[in-house]
Amino acid sequence: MVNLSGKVIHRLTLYHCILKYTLINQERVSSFEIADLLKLDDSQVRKDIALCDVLGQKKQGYATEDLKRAIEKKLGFQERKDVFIIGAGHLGMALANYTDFKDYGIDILCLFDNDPKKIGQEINGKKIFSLEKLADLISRVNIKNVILAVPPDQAQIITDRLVQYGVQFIWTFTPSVLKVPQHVTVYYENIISSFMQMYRKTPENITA
Amino acid sequence: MVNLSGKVIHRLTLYHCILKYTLINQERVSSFEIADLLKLDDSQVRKDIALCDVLGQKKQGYATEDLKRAIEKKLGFQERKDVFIIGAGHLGMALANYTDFKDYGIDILCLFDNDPKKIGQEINGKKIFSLEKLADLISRVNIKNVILAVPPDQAQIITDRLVQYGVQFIWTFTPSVLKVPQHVTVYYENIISSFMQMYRKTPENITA
DNA sequence: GATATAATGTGAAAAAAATCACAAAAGGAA
DNA sequence: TTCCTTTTGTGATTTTTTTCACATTATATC
Repeated sequence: MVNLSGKVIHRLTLYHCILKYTLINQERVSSFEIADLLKLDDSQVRKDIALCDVLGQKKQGYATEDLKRAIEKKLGFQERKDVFIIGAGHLGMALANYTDFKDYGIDILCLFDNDPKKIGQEINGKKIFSLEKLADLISRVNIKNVILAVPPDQAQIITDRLVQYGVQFIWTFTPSVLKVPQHVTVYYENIISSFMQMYRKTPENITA
Repeated sequence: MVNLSGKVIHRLTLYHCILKYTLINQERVSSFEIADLLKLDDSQVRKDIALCDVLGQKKQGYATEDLKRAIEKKLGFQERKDVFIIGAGHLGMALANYTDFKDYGIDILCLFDNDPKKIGQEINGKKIFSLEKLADLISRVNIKNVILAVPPDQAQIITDRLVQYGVQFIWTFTPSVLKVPQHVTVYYENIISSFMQMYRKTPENITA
């Protein structure tokens, strides 16, 4: 299996969204149709689709159901992916409440926080545990991926513990940059960076 | 001013986070130090920094304060950016509560929702208005950028209205793909895509 | 003062991503 | 049947991004 770049994964996910939400009940779809919706080059759409080992038909495009399933297979939506959320603040809560995760095989097992008022509560059927329980639960469930949604001043301390407990992938929504050993990977979901990528494209900012 | 690619914006934002949270009270910083924290190539860090018109000193690196300010200037953190949030569900609320936005010049003015229970409430000092008020407020405040955080089945209908009222940039957290005319740009903040970009890099998925 | 070292800044090269261009096939129309 | 149109699949080309390599310089050490 060839590794897909982040950009390809992003585009394939959007193609899947088109098939799931926009073109429901449509039998076939052409690369031009998808390219048009996403303002992409049509040959790029075809090359991305080719990576999923789907063949289209000349003059007919692709069968939507086949294409949808092929993307799901390629991106691994059926495989079950267990994740913990560290931090039950606004963002941790919003993520725990995101019901679509299950459609993609993502299973948020529980949350962790050190606020006594929150510990013991349930969000969308997911229990909030004390951070004390972290070591035990990570090793028992053999968790490798966590979502980090804690304030920046706590992020490094918690990260050090996560690394110690064997976590290998940290998807962080916290703005601070984390020091981790070589074998651990951090993905920065930086909301400011995303905003700026959008904002800097507005006309008044394209002063060439 | 040369246009920055999304990747450069993302890296510069992370450099800024390092200066803001990790290396506070440190006078100087080298490209190696930043590269090490983010697992990047050091020459890439220097090239990114060069885009901000900052000069370092041989054997001394860059002055942290100067570099921080230069990134802020390049990315436009001081400029005021007014934004509306459409949808006051979990995610819209989490975004409205994100206090750091103001450090980057991002001003969430208010939220919109059609749930009567929510209308009139305040989140973090921002009022929730009825969607009825959308047309009026967009034109009065001359809003060009909105954050869309509504359920997928409402996204297109609301988008059509936004386009009609003159919005040009839509940053959507909704998974559905939006049909918009050529002059309107949609940025897809797709949480599943981000998750998959992380997850597909885990060892068991790099079966080459 | 000479030498070693740790940095920058940047051309050149390599790698990756996007776009172009077009042959080939399939279906519809004349 | 023949011709026209639509659409795929993919090599070739171009553009963008990343990495490499190294001359240069400031500081510290001997």
